Parts: sequence; C-alpha cells; structure tokens
Amino acid sequence: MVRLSKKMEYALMALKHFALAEGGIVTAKEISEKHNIPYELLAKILQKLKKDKVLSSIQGTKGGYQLLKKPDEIDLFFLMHTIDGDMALTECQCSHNENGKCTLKELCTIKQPVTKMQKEIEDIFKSKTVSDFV
Amino acid sequence: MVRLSKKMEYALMALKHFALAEGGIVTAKEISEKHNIPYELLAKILQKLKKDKVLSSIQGTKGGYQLLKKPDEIDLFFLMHTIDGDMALTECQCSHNENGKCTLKELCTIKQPVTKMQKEIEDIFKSKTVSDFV
DNA sequence: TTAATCAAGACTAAATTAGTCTTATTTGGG
DNA sequence: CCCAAATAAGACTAATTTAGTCTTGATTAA
Repeated sequence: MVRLSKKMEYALMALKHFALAEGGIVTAKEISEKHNIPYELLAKILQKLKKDKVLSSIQGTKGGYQLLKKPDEIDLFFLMHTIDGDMALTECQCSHNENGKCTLKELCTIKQPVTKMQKEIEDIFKSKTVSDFV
Repeated sequence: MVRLSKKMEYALMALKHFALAEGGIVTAKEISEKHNIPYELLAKILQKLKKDKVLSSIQGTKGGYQLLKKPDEIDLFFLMHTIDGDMALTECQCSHNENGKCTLKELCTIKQPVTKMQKEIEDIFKSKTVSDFV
C-alpha cells in the first residue's frame, strides 16, 4: 500500500495554514483546533519542522511558530524526510539497508527496475511544494 | 512512508519467475525455495493472482500454476489492487471512504492537490508492467 | 492408496503508525 | 515574583497494518 502518513497530511495542512498566515506567528493550539489535529502530535511535527529550518519558534506567552522558508521552497521529498524519515519503495532501497541488511540479498531479482521506479516517484515528490497545496 | 508491500515484492519476483519459465507449469514450492519466500504467504499471493486471471492453476500431483496473461499485459496498478487492495495516497481518496468515513471531512484542506498527485503516481504504476521486471 | 499439489480461512506475531502522558523550560504580563 | 500560555522532548500506550503460520480439506498422477 502506497500512502501518505497522517503526519504528512497534518504537516501539509499546517504548512498551508502558515502560508495563508503570510509570515505571522501561529500557535500549535490554533492549528490543532482549526483543523482537528491532535495537539501533541501536531506539536511534535512542528518541532521537527523547526529542527529542519522550515519553521522558527518563539517560546513563552505570545510565542508560536513562523515560516522560515517560502512555501515554494518546501518540496514534498524534503518534507517526507523531515516527517517520516527514509522514503524507499522497497526495503533494499533505503539507506540503512545498503550494507546488506536486506534479507533478500542477491536473491532479490527485481532490484534494478524498482530503483528506476523509485526515482520516478521521488521526482514527483520533488516536483511538488507546499505552494501547490495552498 | 511510501513503500511497496512485501507481498508486492513477492508477487513481482514470482511473476518474473513465471515469465522466465515461458508458459511452463511452476509450483509454489519451487518459487518459494528459489527466492526464499515464505511458502504459505506465496501460496496465498498465487491464489489471488489466479482469482484475478493472471495465473491459471492445475491441481493434484504434477500440478502448479501457469501464466494466463502476457508479462506486458500485467501492469503494477492492476497488481496492487489484486495483491494489496485499494491504493490511495490518503485515506479520503480511497473508494471505501467516498461516503464520508474520512474523519477530516470538509476540514481537510489539501484534498484536491493530493488527488492530482495521486493520479500522477497511479500513472507511474500503470506504465510499468511485469515485463519491465524480467 | 499415497504423496504432491492447490484452496481457503483462521490465527498469531511483528512492525509501523498514531496518539497520549508527563515533565520540563521559556517568557510576557499582572 | 508568580502565573498562564506557549514551546521542547522523550517515554509510553494504543491502534492499525503487514507479515507470517497453522490447520484442514480437495484434487489428481502414479
């Protein structure tokens, strides 16, 4: 099954919200309530986005988050890495398995064409940015 | 995370095996042993492929499976449906949720662009056939 | 009759994903 | 100074999905 994680959906919804706020400060609570996203979960997503320099944060009362990058500078491939970690179509393609952890090893007879397909799907994700979702 | 299921990998490996057997009868056991695929799991995959007219089966001793379709007639989109069921990038895109089961409902603000992206990814799957994996 | 095979469904286990809880820390304002 | 509202971070639990196993039965060539 090929599917965006809930986290990715939430991240996109949140980033759309930030984009529409046009640089203003927005709190996790505001986004959580407006879009019906579990607060704690959203908070962690925003923290990840901060860690990867997509957002900046302001602590304390009157605090919140702000967009650091422009919506059209945030592509979905980057976002997937930030939110979900490695994106790979099959186990043997992802980076932490390059050194022979894939149980199929040389027995796996479909690796090459899968790699090609992987590339094509990655390109789709790279070609989409948050601005496409606003 | 976007990833092919193990079942899809196994199905592709098995179908490649059938393709190379050029119409000959192949048993589940043979494929299972040669490619290190759990027998019972593979057996169920082959049964699904039979149900969707990709393979035909012959029961009894000397039995086995045979390709019914040509490798280039079996595209990965069809295969995903056969093996994994619905393929949808987000919950609200998949057919069994059309009637309002998606918890985000109208609150979901990213539906349209996701639908477009979904279409592009589906097109990639439709453009690949088993013959690309042989 | 027996052994090898497909057929089918129930069951269990493992892995992943989603969501919650708890305990800080920061900071503006009364 | 203290409180309330906010971010920060990690442990924990729950739910879902995926992978794999077990069992029982039917078919058929030798």
